[in-house]
Amino acid sequence: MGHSMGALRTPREKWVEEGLRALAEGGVDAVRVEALAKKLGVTKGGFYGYFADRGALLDEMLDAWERESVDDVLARIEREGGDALDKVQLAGRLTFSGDRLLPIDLAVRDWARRDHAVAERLRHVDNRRMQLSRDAISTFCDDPDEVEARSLLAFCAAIGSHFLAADHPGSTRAQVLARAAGLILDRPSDGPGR
Amino acid sequence: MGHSMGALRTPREKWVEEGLRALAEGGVDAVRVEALAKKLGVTKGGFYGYFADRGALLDEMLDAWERESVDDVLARIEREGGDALDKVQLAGRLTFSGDRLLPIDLAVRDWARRDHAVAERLRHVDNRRMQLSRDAISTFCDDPDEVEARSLLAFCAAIGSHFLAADHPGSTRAQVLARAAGLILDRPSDGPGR
DNA sequence: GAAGCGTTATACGATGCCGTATAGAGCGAG
DNA sequence: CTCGCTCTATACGGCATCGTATAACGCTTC
Repeated sequence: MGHSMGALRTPREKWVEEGLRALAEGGVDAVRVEALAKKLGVTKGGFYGYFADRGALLDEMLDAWERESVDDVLARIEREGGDALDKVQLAGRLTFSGDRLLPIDLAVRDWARRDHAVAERLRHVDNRRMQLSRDAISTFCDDPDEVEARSLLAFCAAIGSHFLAADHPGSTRAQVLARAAGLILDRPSDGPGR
Repeated sequence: MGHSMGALRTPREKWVEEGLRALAEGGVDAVRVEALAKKLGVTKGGFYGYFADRGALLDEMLDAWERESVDDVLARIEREGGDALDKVQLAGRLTFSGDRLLPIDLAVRDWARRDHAVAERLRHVDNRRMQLSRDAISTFCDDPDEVEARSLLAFCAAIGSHFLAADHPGSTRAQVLARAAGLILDRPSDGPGR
């Protein structure tokens, strides 16, 4: 009956985890089997027992990324509750703060520009996230086109600010972003009357 | 007296140009000396007559990129004249439309996340561009903090939209962006009082 | 047409990486 | 203790790339 219980010294997850670290630091091209092995303190010997080839690792890395940065985040948001605005703010904090998920996300975005399959996965992920933004902004804005525009702006600010290098004389990036968030989330002058 | 007039069959600029093409298509890691030579229809023989090593080519590629995407653009804007809003719009069109400069720009941004020297150059470039945005928005907005916030939003939208994969049911990305531009550039309800 | 110069092709050693093969070491099960 | 499974180290052939060396080739000049 008991058919398992191997040693599992460097399990599958370790390779995926180290792969994601390499992806975050140096992009897809930095995900090299032998380099990961060296970081893990082993040789690549066992790698090909888990994965058919490097491509299989990349696939699993994307699986793990999607699970962790969308499924897990959405599940937690559902658990915590709150209104739509609380939810999107928590999602943003969980996804785009912290040193783990953000660099992976940015690396995946660059990766997606050159790999169609990755682009499709990113599209799926971004669509799910974008819906949170729409839900939140819909709570105070009735025009669907304006909801879409503000959602896009919010998303572009969240992502784009990490690709921008400009300085802000007299203030920090965080301060400017906070002010920008105010502009996007402020009640627009629409609706009947007013 | 004439000391020059060599054959110049594959001049320096060709290498830089092909390097930028490779950068745009595949990122820095795709800029390989032998691959460029193959694309140029020669072998790498002559490359090391122009450049000390691959790093020297990368430096010159950045020089060419900055010259073409900032110096040239700003010079042309000065020539064409117009008010601040015309200028920033023209700059945006010249830099972020067309198939040449945009992919290079995006690739440089990803490159900058991993190379400090590149990040410094990008910072310089973005600061110069950002000033155009500030000038334009200052024409209708008095609060300096709000000017900064709107400028950042505009810039984030211009860059970030190319890193986003989300769909917009019922409209195109261009339509949503146009609406977003309207929000950013619309006269804000500021000024004394209120 | 011969010389000179820049460009080119070819070959080389070194390195890094892929994927495979094979044998050894460690740990649980019996 | 021995067996068996899993992970491990090592070695291999192959490929791509780097940077170097060297000789041939073509234009330009004289």
